[in-house]
Amino acid sequence: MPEQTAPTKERILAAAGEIFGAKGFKDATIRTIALAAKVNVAAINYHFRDKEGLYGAVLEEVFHIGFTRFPATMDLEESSSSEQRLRAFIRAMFHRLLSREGWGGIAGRGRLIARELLAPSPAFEAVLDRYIKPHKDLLVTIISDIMGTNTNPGPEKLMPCAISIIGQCIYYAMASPVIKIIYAGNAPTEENLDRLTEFVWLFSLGGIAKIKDATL
Amino acid sequence: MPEQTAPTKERILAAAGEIFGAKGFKDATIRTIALAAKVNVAAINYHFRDKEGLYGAVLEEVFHIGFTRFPATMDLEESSSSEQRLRAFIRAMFHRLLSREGWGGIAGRGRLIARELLAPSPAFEAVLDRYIKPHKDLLVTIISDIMGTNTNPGPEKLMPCAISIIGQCIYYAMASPVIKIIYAGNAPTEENLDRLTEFVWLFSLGGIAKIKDATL
DNA sequence: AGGAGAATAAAACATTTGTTTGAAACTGGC
DNA sequence: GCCAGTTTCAAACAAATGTTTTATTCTCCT
Repeated sequence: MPEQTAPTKERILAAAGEIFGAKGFKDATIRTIALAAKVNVAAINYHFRDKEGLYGAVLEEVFHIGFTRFPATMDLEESSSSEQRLRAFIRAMFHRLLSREGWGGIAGRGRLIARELLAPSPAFEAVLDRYIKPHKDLLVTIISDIMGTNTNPGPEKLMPCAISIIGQCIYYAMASPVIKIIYAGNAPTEENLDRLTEFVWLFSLGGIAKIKDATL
Repeated sequence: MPEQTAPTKERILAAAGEIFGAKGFKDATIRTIALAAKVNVAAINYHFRDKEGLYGAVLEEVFHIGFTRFPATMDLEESSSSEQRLRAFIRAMFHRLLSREGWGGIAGRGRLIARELLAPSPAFEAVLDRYIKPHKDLLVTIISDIMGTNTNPGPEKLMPCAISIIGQCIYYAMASPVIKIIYAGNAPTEENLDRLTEFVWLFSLGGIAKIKDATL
């Protein structure tokens, strides 16, 4: 099957990603997706069995593309410090969430992830094991390195730090409709990507330092 | 209308809050809500005009109860420091999001807020002006005080700090289904409320201090 | 060229779901 | 006790939507 005008299966996948991301699983109708993909409704069931099958395929594709195109070690030298590795981690996260080439920007596929966090679908479990858990382990390692190997902090410090860092990134992307209203000046968009990275990075470094010395 | 066995209008409101929170606007059906409230389906249209009207009423009630029962100055002395005011702010936020008496806990109404941030409904605008914007202004004031009046930081430092702090709280509540899986030890629940508060508070104090001295 | 299998299209089907209708039951005042 | 207004209920309606069916077209191999 040599692709010429973009094979229908991929057209469906692309349109579905956009529409599922924008409207959620239930609000997205297969007729809307079929229309956007310029495809007959029956083609969706033919290629993906049913609506859930299509959703699962979209989810897998979204994570695969996001994590392969923007790995957490993006643009990183071999000899980088742990602080720099944290910045790269955050930057990759924002790229996946906000850039057009990543998960398709706020209005696009990026919001699929936020929706899944809020109410995981059956298809999410596989994605969790394959992509999210290893990603989280990497972040924990970075934080541990920043705190210092001699400190040897336990998970009761590392995990909340990881959650706080990821939380900031996800929240920026997820709440962007509201942030745009409240703080028009610096909305979380592709253009402000580097500024957001820099801020969350510094804020998190400060947080990590404070937690390192705290007794909890 | 002296209430004896809880008037139907309130029964509907209570059931709707629970079900809208758990399943979202589209997934929640009038029939499910009517069943849970032990009410005829037509009663919903009679009392609230239509499904959207019911949703708007729920949203207004949720925010009203949350912000009146857990004000951001909860348990605060008159002479409290700005750091302590930040802790109270965060604690109130977690109470609203996680406690049973607040927005109804994770499984309950609390998730309505996360859903609204992700995809604001028409009814959200009123709530934004009435509750969220003033709340944000308060947080910005607190952060400004923490940085020090002589510093006199501009919104380009204050607003991102506010977003990062709120983001952590919202993310903990919103992503709790996934956090529970990844980090079973310390899931964001009502029992861990104080521990979460303490952590986010310290982390944020560290972040604010770092941002204060940064040039951006 | 021909035919088997894959892909696409149009229409119909079965459910679900928000809403309306018209009648019955209830409430408070005279 | 009766009546106007309010509230509740069962049933029906109309629109939307995921899926299936059946027929047609396309593709590639021999």
